[in-house]
Amino acid sequence: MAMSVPLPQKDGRMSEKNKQQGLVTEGCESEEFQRLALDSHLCFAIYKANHAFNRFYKPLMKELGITYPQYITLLALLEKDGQRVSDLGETLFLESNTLTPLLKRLEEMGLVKRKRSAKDERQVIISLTAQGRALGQGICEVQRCAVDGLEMSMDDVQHLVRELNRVQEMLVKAGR
Amino acid sequence: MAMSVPLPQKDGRMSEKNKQQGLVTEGCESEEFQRLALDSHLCFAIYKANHAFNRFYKPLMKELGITYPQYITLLALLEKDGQRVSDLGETLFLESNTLTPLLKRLEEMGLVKRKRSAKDERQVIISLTAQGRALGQGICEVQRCAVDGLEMSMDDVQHLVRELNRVQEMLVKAGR
DNA sequence: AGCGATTAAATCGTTTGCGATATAAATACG
DNA sequence: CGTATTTATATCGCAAACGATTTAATCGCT
Repeated sequence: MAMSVPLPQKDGRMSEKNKQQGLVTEGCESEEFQRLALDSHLCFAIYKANHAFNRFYKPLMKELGITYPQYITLLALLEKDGQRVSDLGETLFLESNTLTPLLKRLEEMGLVKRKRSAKDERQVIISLTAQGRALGQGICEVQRCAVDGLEMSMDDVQHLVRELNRVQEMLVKAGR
Repeated sequence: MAMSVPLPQKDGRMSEKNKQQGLVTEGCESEEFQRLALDSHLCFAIYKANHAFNRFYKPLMKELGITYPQYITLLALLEKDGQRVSDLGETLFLESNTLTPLLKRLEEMGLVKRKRSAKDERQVIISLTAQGRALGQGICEVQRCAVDGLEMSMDDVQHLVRELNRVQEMLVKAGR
């Protein structure tokens, strides 16, 4: 989600009431506040873009009978099949507490198989069924819609992806 | 408690089919696949960055005793107090089904008041309590941490925000 | 004024996300 | 060996997101 939220305001000024109520921390008119505000916008911009992807994909997902996280999970499996739950978790930044129920639903839908590894009975290997792989074709359709809708050059998209990954890595690094 | 026997624990041998199971969907080597892959990368990069912001803020939020969505809601109220539920929803891209329970929790914590409008009994006006406003002081601290962690120039951030907003707008436009 | 349509919030059911904990298998070590 | 520790997954409980529906108040139209 996001930080300081750019409210849809008619006039961008703070009301007198807000000012005297101390609703805004002192020193937020400073130059540093500009950076803080920008950060807020970045955070919120990412939240909004993610939300927009969610909403955009949802009706297309619905036709395929899956949800957005399920779609992301299938994408990860399309790239590399036969992963362990923890591998998927590393890719998707999720853990078994989230993935196990999700994968069980995908299994019930007949899209993936869940099977204990023979070498290490603790591990569960997730692999796509024929049906799950077939759904991948539909996913390519979905993506075609998305790409057409975006109307961005490949270079622009590539640059954007790099910047986002940079932000993500910095946040991970800073969070330790 | 037993693991609810989700999977056979003892006879689990990996089939040959599983071992050799292919990793890439057929027919995705084309030039078009490049674009499709990029799209999924963009979608995934936004997903990752959003997760990273979430994880980064969580420990800071915990010190304030609130969750991330609650924090954002308070931020929106700090910028403009006394909003209706639907105003908050417009800002945050949420609706009453999500906001009502969240606001009730904030009310129980003594951070906001919920009051039916006298003019229109359908509307509920949300306003910060003194305690809720006081919590706003800690919020600038949180933002400062975020900015320091990012280590990005204002120009880079600004450009990224513009690109993300562009993507968001295009997705909204394309989704109709 | 009367009544159907619209609007705002709340409620319900399902999925997701996550911290904390439990369970079972594998590993380390004494 | 056998037992303590670690590892992988699963379970539990709560918060959140959201589609669908409900309830109550207001609006619009005749």
